[in-house]
Amino acid sequence: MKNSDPIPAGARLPINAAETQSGRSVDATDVYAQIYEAVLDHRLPPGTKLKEVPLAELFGVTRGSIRKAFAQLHAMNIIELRPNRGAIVASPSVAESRDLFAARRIIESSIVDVLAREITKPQIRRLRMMVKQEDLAYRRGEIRAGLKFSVDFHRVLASMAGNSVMTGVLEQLVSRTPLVVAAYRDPSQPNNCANHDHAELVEALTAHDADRAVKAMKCHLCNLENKLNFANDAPENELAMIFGFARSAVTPHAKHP
Amino acid sequence: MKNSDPIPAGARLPINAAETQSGRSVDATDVYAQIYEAVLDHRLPPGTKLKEVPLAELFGVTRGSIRKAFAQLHAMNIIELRPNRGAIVASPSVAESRDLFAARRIIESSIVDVLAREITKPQIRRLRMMVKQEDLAYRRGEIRAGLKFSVDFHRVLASMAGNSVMTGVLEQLVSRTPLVVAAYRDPSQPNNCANHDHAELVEALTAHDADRAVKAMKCHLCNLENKLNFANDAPENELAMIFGFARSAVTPHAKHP
DNA sequence: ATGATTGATTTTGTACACAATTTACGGCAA
DNA sequence: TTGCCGTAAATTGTGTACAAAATCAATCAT
Repeated sequence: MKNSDPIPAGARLPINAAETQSGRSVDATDVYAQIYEAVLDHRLPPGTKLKEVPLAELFGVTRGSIRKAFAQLHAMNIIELRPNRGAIVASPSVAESRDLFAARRIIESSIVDVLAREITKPQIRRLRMMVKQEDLAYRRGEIRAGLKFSVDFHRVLASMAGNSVMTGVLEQLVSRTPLVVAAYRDPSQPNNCANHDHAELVEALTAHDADRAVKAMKCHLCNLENKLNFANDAPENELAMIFGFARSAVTPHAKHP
Repeated sequence: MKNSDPIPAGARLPINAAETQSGRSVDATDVYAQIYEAVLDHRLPPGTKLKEVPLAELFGVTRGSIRKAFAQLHAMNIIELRPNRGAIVASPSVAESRDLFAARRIIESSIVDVLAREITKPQIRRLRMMVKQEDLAYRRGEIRAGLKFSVDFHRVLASMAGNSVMTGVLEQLVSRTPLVVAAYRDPSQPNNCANHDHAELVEALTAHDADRAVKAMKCHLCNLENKLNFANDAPENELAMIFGFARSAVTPHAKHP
């Protein structure tokens, strides 16, 4: 077979190997969560086409469940839904990516601002532990695990601030960040996620120094953004954008041998 | 029980009277938009049960399209999806409502903060016009139209700040606010939406006075929140909450001892 | 009269079939 | 080769039928 797909969903290991025959029943909610997680830790890079039938078979559910999950992922800006042409993992534009970081700076600054004033000792212990785990994962070379800890650190930070709506908002922004990183990663940069930034932030929080914490957060996010290469990456997305076809059907592979 | 049929969706005038026979073809995207708008301007109050078949007939589409719209509305926190029990318009808890206003204060403050510095004369003209339209609507007693202008004012403000991600985030928060207002409105208060606040805000923006604009926005949102009655409203929500059936979809409480 | 239980009805969940559209492939001509 | 159709395959969109679950109503027992 030619199987000319970007990431042949049936062959590789995109989602999870445990489903139909393992007995674990998987429902529509799980489908959403699994695809969500897969996008978050770079197992499904931007531009990947998500076909309904292969996914349905993979998860052992019907196409209807897949479509439901698609609708939700689309509402979260995780995937793009093109009429009659299927779903692909979203590839954020440069402008959108910069806006995303700017938004995170604003929101997460306010989060650590309030948190610095009311953080408790158990919370500090928890954050310390997370930083340690993250550091360990990166030292061991477990990029994917490190990335997950890194993301979770921001999530936990948000939930500690005690505003459920803000937590939800941040969840959305955080979930889109890995897409940006995947699309514009600079291969020359190391991919450890500036773990020291997290440590410094925890220090500031421990000292109940709101200004320092806010500054640390802003620096951290700027560091992340500056590590990216918005110029010559995003392979043919670039081309697509140049010619006005904002990120559409784009396969991450070269098309002709 | 009283919550059995709050607003029989087929009988009353919940959405729009023009569809099947009027020739206007309605597709799944429109369904989402129509329900969205209906919730926004209080035609569909919190707790309203949304049945698939009546809606499908009303819009002249299949149940599949309704379900797709439901999935998206759920992702936006507009409706609640209970397994095997259908969809209802979300009724935010008191805590969630307060969190919502707090989040809006943070986000909209930052929006007017940047906007005050870079707002252009055409933009100012547009805002002035919107305030005028809103005022006119309220003076004429067209509550629904006024409410729409009121909401649009905040949306336009966000879009003028030029950050697409931030605009999207605010859209979500703004769309949930009418739910809160509908659930906790104080009947003794007048329902004009403090239109003067908007005028004052535009003045501050015109003067490029960021601090004053931020203050105006915060005051405006506090005024809105203070007009609500979180004590004895939310009819049967009260009961549900008393007995521990918090009906909000997901609201991890953040009170850590 | 209150409360529980059973059965009928309504409503949602799921599977499947078919139509519409897009994409891929191969031949043909310039 | 390169470009352009025409046909075939694949993929998504949609409608329908049926199964599972919950709600409602009425009856019956206490």
